[in-house]
Amino acid sequence: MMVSDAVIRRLPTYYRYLTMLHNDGVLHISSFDLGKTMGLTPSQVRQDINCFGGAGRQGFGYSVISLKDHIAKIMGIKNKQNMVIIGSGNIGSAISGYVGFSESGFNVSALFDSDEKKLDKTINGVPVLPISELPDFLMSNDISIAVIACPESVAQKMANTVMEYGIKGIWNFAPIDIRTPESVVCVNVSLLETLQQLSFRLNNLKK
Amino acid sequence: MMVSDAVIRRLPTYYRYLTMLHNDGVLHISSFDLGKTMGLTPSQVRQDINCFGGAGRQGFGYSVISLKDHIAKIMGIKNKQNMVIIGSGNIGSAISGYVGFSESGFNVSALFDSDEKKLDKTINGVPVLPISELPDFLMSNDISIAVIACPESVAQKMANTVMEYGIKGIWNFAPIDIRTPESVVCVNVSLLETLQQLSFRLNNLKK
DNA sequence: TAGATTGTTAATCGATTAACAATC
DNA sequence: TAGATTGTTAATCGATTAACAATC
Repeated sequence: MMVSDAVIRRLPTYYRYLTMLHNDGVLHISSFDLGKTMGLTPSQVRQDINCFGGAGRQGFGYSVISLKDHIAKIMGIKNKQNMVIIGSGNIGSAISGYVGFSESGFNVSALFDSDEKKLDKTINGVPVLPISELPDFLMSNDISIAVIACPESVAQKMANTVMEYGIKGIWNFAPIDIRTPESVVCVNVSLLETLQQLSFRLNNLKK
Repeated sequence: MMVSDAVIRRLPTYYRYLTMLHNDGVLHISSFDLGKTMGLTPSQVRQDINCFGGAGRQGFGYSVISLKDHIAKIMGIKNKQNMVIIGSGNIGSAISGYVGFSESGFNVSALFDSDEKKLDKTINGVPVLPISELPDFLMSNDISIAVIACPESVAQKMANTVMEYGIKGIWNFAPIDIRTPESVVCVNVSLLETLQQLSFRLNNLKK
């Protein structure tokens, strides 16, 4: 049961649509209808669901609630996950206040910054701590994810530090590809690159 | 010369690495070395470059500067592109201050908000205007991209408005899939979904 | 039972990799 | 010229789609 990258990318989208359906009071749905809503073929929906271990009932479809719960379980968003954010600039601040996270079980425990002017305050209710306290904080708190929102020049260094203290999940917003060993998961979110993709498509629309 | 989605996604990454190489004074590079740096096979590098119209020289490799310039040109990031941001909350504010954009030719002209308390000030030097002025602003300024950074509940409505006033590029940060006609390009950036992908990988690391 | 829809196998399609002739 | 490396065609691999038997 190997889940391919393509399916992992769709997994949160399934979860989002199933949550919507659940909130709308829909009890069960066929691969045909779910595919139509999400812009996928029924075949792909069934292949995806089977591959990540979901199950339906012939002649009936999929139970919205149990499929949703199954996805939540395999994504590990039932149990609360604590994060730290390295860098309290624009991006770090924005993420600390992103409302959607808490609903999905994510919690921001602290922001860290090397700029003394930014310390001793809170941003969106999250304390801003000096970077020197990061190791101690990681050792004495149950943190599973580190968000890299610091300048590019120190991003890999910061990633190395958090990995040294046992962090296995890195969510990187700095515009470089953070290098991690196999045993650490890193998702690079390159905002500029998505904008440049948009720009390319826009530029090649007419042709 | 149809550029596939897979290639479009890699295009900004090529640009980023070529810029780095250029800054490091590298004049030319082989598909072998470029692939090694970026984690791609030499074959893929050559296929990609050929497909978007780049060219090298047998026995020699690719000129870093001309490949970089070619990509900049097809991505349309030589000419300045003006953006407006709908929503001056956490995400909208962060984007208005993202340093990397201006270097790539992007410029934020204004933020728009429906909350009167947020008006009549600037965020990162960008004026915050009432949403009622959006149509006039779009008509009297040369804006090519709208950033949707408002609550989910009004995101599609805001997208419809900007499309009505001629915007062809939408960069969406609201956690819904914005629907656009073929003639409008939309890139949905789902922050929560990338975090959930990370969470899935983290949760399935040991198994 | 009959109808609907899954689970799964087979076919197709597209993207990546390999191979090699062309040529700088 | 000889060596290196592209451009491009062919082979492989993986993901998507189609088909259909299983079964609720």
